Amino acid sequence: MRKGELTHQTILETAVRLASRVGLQGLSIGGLAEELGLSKSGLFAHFKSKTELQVQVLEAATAVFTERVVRPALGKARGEPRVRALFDGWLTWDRDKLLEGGCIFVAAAAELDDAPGPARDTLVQSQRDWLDCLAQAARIAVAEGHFREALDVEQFAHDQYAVMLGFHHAKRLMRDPQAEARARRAFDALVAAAHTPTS
Amino acid sequence: MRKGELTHQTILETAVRLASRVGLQGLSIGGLAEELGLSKSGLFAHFKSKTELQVQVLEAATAVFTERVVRPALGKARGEPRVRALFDGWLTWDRDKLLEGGCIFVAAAAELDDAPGPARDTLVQSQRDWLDCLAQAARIAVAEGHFREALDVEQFAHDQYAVMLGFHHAKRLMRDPQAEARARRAFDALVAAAHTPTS
DNA sequence: GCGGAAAAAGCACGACCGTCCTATGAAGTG
DNA sequence: CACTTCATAGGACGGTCGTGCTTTTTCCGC
Repeated sequence: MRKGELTHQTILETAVRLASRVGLQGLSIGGLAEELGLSKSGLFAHFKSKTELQVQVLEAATAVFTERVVRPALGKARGEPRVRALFDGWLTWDRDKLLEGGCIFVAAAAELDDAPGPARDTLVQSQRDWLDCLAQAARIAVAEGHFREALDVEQFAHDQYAVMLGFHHAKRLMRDPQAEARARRAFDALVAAAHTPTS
Repeated sequence: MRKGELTHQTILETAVRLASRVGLQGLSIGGLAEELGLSKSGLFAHFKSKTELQVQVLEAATAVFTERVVRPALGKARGEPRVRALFDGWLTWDRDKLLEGGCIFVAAAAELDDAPGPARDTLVQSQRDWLDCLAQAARIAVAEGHFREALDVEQFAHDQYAVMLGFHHAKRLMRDPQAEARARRAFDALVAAAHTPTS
């Protein structure tokens, strides 16, 4: 029971990378098998269905995201530094070679937003956790006195997410070389507004 | 040459609606034909290829968007009222029955961001025009004295777009009932920041 | 090294895909 | 009304899709 789990892991790694390029729907069993040098049926045996593959791909991507973005930020000082670290980590994540096709969650969000099922449920849960994480970081920043008392931390998390979506759009679709600079400016404005009491 | 163009138009209408649900890739010739009660080959004859269909769907959607969002806003007073009208029209657009599957441009952006070709080119041009339209409205608001002199109008357009992307994400994927309220609050903050000189 | 278990391959299935070719029907023109 | 042009239907093609069988190969504990 060791060799199996190893290839299982390898499959998911490649699948995440491939899905970032072609999407969760576009990720085909046959194509994935060929990329790995496996037979279609041999690969299929690891997942009972394509839906299960999609779910596991999303879970694997979430795990990588947590490892690469969330965990490093938790090492930073509580409050605004950590909020900024989360944002910086996010920008880095989008630059990762693992995701040549752009953030897999953004792609999946567009594909699954009207497709009820286990894959959608998994994605929504993952996104909810991430938004909660962002809100919690902002909440701590309020407690530390970095952000104003009355700040709506859920709104802050929502706005922060919107900035990232704008960044992704500008960079990946529009190929705007200023995408990152624009995103940083937008985020700085958000943080500045969180400082001043009731702007 | 009359009957043909009529059905051509009918096909595109249905195609836009269908594509908003299943995406541009998911839009299949056979499925579209069945929805319309046409034969697959009869429908295919109107477009030389699937790519051409996708391009025309995007063009048709752009035309509708211009008609429903841009044109009404041009009837509003120059400056901030028009900027706000564009935003309001945008929110309304997303509520339109024509787009039960969510804004077709958002879906297409995720699908095409790594798929070079005529469809991508058409989408990028459409988005560029729209961003230019938003920036121009902001520029007028500066000229009218509503927004501060030094405002970076391209950044403003970019940020406005980001707010809409955040709205779409919150509403369609997360099913957040507060999505619209959040979007309005974010946009108001953007406008407020455009008022004050160098925040 | 052997034998049982796990992993991968081979193969076939029905369904749907985009595309093309050909025939038939209807629309428009003289 | 005849004739041409155009719009649609029918059918077939090579492919790929997800998914099940059965067989073969590989791994691992004794």
